[in-house]
Amino acid sequence: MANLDAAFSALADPTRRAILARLALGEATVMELVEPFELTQPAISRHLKVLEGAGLIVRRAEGTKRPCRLAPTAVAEIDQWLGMLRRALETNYDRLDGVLAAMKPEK
Amino acid sequence: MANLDAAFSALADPTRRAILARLALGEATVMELVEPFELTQPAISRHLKVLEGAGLIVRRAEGTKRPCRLAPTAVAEIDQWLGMLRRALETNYDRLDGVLAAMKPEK
DNA sequence: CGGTTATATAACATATACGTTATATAACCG
DNA sequence: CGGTTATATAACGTATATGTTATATAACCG
Repeated sequence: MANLDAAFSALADPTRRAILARLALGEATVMELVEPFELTQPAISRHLKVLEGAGLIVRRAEGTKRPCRLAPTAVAEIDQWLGMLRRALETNYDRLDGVLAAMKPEK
Repeated sequence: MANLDAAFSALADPTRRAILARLALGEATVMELVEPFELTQPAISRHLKVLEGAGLIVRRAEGTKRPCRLAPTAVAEIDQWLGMLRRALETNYDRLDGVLAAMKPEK
């Protein structure tokens, strides 16, 4: 799962998560994404490249503009991997419940 | 959500994801976690420190040993944040469906 | 107590990440 | 065509991550 590296790594940066949150509201161009941040345009462009590389966003060409929007695949992959942890946590929790239930009568 | 930085950052490393996958099977000591990897014990100890700092694992003391197990909180936080993306993707997908549905009759 | 085992920390090298400014590319518009 | 706008890339500095080896701490065991 080499792609999980890129996806989680992309999500580790707060600016990139903010960009994704903005894109959750709908498509946006690079300059529209630059505006709310106190960062330069090249910085945002590189963040977008990282997000695109991680499969978290897709882009199209529209004249000079390159609008970005959310891509579904990476989120699905992440969910799938986290599912493993979720299931394990549920299992362990059940086990703990079992232990507690077994202890109760003795007290 | 400063903690998401740490959580996603921790998950970005394949060794740490492998450690979590191992812990999904149940508690393990540091040396038990060192064994399957081609890494030194200090390297694993530091990965564990990162995972603990991110709230992904918890540890107890048992004599000389310090067994690790999965912690639930960080996964829940991650799920919550990803939920925002999931909902947005569903919404955008619906919107696309709507567009396609509106186009079909015209063809 | 003294040696062994389990784990953590320090010190260090190297690679990667993230920001900046300067510049390139490429479409648009008068 | 020439200027403006939108975006990408290059070059660079600095911080952080990841690994290593060497060493510290601390519990256990004979």
